[in-house]
Amino acid sequence: MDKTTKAAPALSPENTRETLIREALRLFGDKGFDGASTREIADAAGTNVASIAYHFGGKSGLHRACGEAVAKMLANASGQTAAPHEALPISSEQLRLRISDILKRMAAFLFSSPQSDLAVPFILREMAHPGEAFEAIYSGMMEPVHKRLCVLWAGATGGDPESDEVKLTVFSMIGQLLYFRIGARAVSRRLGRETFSEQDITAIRNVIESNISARLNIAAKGDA
Amino acid sequence: MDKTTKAAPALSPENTRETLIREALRLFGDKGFDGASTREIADAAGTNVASIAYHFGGKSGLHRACGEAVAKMLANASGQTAAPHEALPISSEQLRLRISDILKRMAAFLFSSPQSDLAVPFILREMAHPGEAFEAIYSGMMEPVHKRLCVLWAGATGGDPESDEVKLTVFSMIGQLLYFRIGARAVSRRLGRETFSEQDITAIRNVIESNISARLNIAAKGDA
DNA sequence: GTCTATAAACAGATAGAC
DNA sequence: GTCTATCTGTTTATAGAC
Repeated sequence: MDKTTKAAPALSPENTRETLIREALRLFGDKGFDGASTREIADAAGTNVASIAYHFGGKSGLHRACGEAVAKMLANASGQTAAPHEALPISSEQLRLRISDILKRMAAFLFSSPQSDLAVPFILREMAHPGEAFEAIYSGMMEPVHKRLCVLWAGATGGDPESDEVKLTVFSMIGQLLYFRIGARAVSRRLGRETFSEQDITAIRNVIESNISARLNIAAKGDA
Repeated sequence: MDKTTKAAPALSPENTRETLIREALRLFGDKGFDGASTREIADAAGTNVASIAYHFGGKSGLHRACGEAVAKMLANASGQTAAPHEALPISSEQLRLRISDILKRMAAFLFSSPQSDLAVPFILREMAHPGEAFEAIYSGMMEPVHKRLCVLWAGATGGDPESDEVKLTVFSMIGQLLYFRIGARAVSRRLGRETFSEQDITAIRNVIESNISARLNIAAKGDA
């Protein structure tokens, strides 16, 4: 029973760098930038404090590297949702399928991806206290995905893709999904569980699916 | 130009306690528990570090006191929404009005209450890293309000108030509201503004209102 | 009750052996 | 590249004057 858990010793020489990033992502996400000490991170990575300065120039350099790693993870996840040269589907029904498909993939990343367990807490802290990492995440990932959803949503409902109403409506759909991740402790507790089961995640997806579908029906009637 | 801004000097002797709590709430919310130093808090409150130990026994005692203060704020805000001996409205229309009324009050607290500027960031940090403060906030405020909304929702749609489906649907409605607060930086930036205007807040409320109404229509048709 | 001064532990950064 | 040892500043907590 050590007081510091050496979770993942860096076996290969060149892997020290990525092991440090992985453990830093975990500890920054868990305790925040100020809460996680460099000694703690180094111990968890199975190396020493000096290696942080050597590889990243210091603690803030390590944090920067974590931001870049997260941005890369997100780029991969969103790259699957946004084919570069895709043609916009024409029919309203196709647009609706496309929208719920994107949100399904987001849900899969948020709840079922092993990477997200590292990335999500880190991102959430960045959102609460935006720094340069937030910049990279926002403009690299959040805005492109949101913009794309706005185009699809406006196509399905007949509104203006860049209107505040469409932007906010799309945010409300993304928001309810993210909340289940952010407020997971409160939600799972209210359900009487310690953590989400696979069934819970399916139920969450169904609820969001219903919400989107309900809202699209109204919007299609109300607009244009 | 001091490096530490003495925001609120404690003039009255007994007010030192509450001034410390107020400034600690602000700094804990802004920088987190580890990020905010006791010297910084004491300076902001116009007093000295030793007074924190004297009044609260130490830094963690001050944090505990902040949690209690937030729970009290929330109890006041939710006390307005939940009259103790209220009779349940009978008609489905009345139930729906009651639901959107509660969410409107939550929105008012989240976006327009001067107290919420202190309380919300603190709560969000607690949600990300639940401790004993989260316990007080959850069982004192979150669960009662959620439970009450579930009863209203189930009444309006004909479902079981304690079913997972109703619980999750209600969370999705609360979640989209909270997200506009949590992700405010991302949202306002996407709207092209530095911060939310009064019009933005009205627009957000309208979007959520539409979502709730759309979902209630579907649920009423689909269930029972 | 409020303050100054200080103690003891801790942080991040760095020098230098290997 | 990796490590130990150490430097310098800051942290919380506390002792004691007033």
